[in-house]
Amino acid sequence: MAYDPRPVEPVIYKRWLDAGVFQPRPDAEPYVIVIPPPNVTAELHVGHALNNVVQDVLIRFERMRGRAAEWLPGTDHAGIATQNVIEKQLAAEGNTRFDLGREAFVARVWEFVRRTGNTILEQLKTIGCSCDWSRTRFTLDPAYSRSVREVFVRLWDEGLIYRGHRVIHWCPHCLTALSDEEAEHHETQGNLYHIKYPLDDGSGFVTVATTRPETMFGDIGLVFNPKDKRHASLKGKRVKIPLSGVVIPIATDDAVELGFGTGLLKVTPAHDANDFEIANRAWPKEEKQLIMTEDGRMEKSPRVPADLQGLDRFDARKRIVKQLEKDGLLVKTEQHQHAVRKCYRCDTVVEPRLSDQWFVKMKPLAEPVLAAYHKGEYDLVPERWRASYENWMKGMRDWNISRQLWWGHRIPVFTCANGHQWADREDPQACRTCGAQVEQDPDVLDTWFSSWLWPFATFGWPEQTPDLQRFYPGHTLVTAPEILFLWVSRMLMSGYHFMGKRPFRTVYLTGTVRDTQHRKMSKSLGNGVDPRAVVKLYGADALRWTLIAGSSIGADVILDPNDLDTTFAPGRNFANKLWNIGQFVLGQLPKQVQALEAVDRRQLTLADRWILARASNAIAGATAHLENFKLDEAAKRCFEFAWNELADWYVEAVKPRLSSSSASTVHAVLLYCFDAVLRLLHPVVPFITEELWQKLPGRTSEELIATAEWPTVLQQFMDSDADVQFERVKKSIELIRSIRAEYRVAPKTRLKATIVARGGDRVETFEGERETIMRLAQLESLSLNGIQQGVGAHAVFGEGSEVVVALEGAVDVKLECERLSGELTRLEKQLGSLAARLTNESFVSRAPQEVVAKEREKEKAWRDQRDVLAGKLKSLGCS
RNA sequence: GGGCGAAUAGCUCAGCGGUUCAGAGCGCCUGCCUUACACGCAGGAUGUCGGGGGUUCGAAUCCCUCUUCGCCCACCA
Repeated sequence: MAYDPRPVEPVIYKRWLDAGVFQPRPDAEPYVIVIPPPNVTAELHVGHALNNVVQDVLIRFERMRGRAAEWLPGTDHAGIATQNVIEKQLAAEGNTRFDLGREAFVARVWEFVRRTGNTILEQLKTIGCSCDWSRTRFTLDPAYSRSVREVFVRLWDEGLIYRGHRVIHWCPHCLTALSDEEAEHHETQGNLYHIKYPLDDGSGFVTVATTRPETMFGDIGLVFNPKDKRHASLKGKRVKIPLSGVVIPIATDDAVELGFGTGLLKVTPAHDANDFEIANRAWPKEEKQLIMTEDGRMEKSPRVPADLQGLDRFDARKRIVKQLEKDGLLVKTEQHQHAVRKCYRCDTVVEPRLSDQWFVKMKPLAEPVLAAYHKGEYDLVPERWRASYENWMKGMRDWNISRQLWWGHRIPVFTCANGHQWADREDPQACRTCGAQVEQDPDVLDTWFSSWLWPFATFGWPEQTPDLQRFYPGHTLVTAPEILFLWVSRMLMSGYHFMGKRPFRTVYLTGTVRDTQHRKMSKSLGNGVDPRAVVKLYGADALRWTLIAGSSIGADVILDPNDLDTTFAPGRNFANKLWNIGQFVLGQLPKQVQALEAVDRRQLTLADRWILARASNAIAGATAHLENFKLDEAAKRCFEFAWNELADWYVEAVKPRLSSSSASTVHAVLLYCFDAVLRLLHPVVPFITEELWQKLPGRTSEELIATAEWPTVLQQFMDSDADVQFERVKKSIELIRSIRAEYRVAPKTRLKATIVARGGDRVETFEGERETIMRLAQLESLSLNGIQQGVGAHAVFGEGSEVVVALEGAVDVKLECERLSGELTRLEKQLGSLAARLTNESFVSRAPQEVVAKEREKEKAWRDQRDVLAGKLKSLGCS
């Protein structure tokens, strides 16, 4: 019977909810993760799935270790993104937000958010996320909004917020300013136009190179580098802007690169941040005129030729180039690769625009955070992000926090008719200085100005709530590297600045989910894997397995959207295997099974001791790997234990004993091992482990694996001797199977075999497992230490102990001779290279002694083996 | 322009100084319905560990370099 997760998973999730296991234990040391709040408009995609499953693995692990596990969920109001969604809706109805007006528009967004804002949180439940839903937060909650306002006022009072008049990134589609981080670079193939500007004295032309000819009407002058001899004579001269005829001066500035273009730079101070700086140096008094409207059209300005006014900037560019060409003012057009900044929300090419915005001074916030990093107060995992993180923290510029939107936290700056201005925690009725009428700033705050407070605003700050005291600072932050700068670094800044403490100990940066061509999964490419579809097809556990076991720490996850079956088969297969191990074990166990501790240790066979040792090894390994964030290795070690050790060997070895008088010992061992591996696997595949664990003998219905204790290593079962000995048994069985397959011995044919343990070692190993070997190697009889003859296979086990497996009957002597001599040749060759190494003076003298000694031992063992082989060939009468 | 990462079996990836380190899963080949599992069992095949140098007694593993992909950062218009 195959396991079907579909009817199981929702029932299990509900059981967890009903039992309240996702809420932190009352009296325990906390372990806190705050979710990176997804946008209220978001639908679960596979990137979310990866990110949140990682968090769930960590939180479930710590919960089982007895910590008060707090995984705080919530959503982000996502100013631009959400506003865009509603504006798109309005557009479909033939309206704009301006038709509705601010209040009605905001009401409409709220209505949308109330209706669908929890979609993604509900979807997280289907993949098993064990968030503390009782503490779900939203960045526009009243309490959260108070935190945001408090932070703004404090920064204002500290003088860290100021009004800046400068060129910022402007999105002509979203109609708002953006921060540096929100305007993303995209390499673009563009053109570099070489344009003639006529000298106004009629003495000729100068040539200027630009990628954006449409900005030339905003030119305030031309500059060249003072060291540039080519243009020395131009200083103080004036040129006419083509098409408009406006006369502008020529000056010098060090910022001009000597090697680029013609060495002459047109300066457009209102539409280029760099030019703004140059203009401030060269012509500080000159007016800096905007020549484009907010939505990216050519301004109705006397500087802009009438036929271009109102044209979109890119259409204007085309028209201008055509006209210049016609007028003979276009010298040439070069292909030019350069980076264009685009709005991170709508992909529109951003227009640099001179405007007044609110800024936060970043240096005083960043410096302590960087210093704390150097002191090791928090870590980035994987560590390779160090360089770019440090670099960014050092070079960060002031943060533009005002957005010309309606959806978000309104900026609490008030200005009165007499010009008094301040930031206020409450909405004032009148100016607090002069009593005049006041007006609030119309803009809202950058979304990240609220999410940067997430680790403490969610717990009630600035109120000193019990939650805040208990759950701050948190422990692990799991997120995608894309928002390291946008979000993580700022949380660190706010955490240190307002709380005086780091917000978390470890920043775990996951990889990116990509398709087989290594392209990021995205809606527009249509190459996404829909986690909801995966859950429906294979179950949440299979999805989780592939995401966790499928890639190592911080590495990208490659999924094939065109072959879900192959992509998720490993998880599905493994779940099924676990299920069937469960079917078997549960079918065997009686209602009462004695505890492992109660078993007389003298009753334990080699196989028992071996599997218990492997269990301890798996517990130790999985625990250490989880502690080191190596989730894949933890998962794989458990997989090995469950499948390759418990199911493949122990269960098989033990089957005959289940109907014997020693069955109760086997029951105890089986139960212990199965129970342990279910617990170890629970963080990764929570549903099936819960389902099976509930059915174990002795479980009451109130007990849940989700809050069960994490297994600990049983020191008394760390048994390396059992490991070595059982490995020999395994090896001998594998050898016999191998021979059987090679000689095509029919499965039903029972062979006789002989095992010779040489050097007097450990015959009892095989004696004790005689039944097992016979059964698993399908033998009719097995003799130990018999005379070595007939045909067969042999092998040498570590430490010089040797086993010869001789198979009698059903094996062709001629074939065996060929096989043996082939083996002998191979062995001689290996021996040759080993001997060469051992006679190499530099190896013997320079390599560590243990290594040399080990090689010597090996040589001895191989020699013996060779002799045995030779003897065997002889005794068989091979030529 | 600066920085980072990746390149290992047909595919997705582990391994990151010591020949049992050349591995796993999926796929492939050959047998098997062996008292849980064909989403399975048993047995196999497959790789000059991207190219080229170097360090070392010894390199997939360290250094340099090249090639190809990817990412991050960036005020040469």
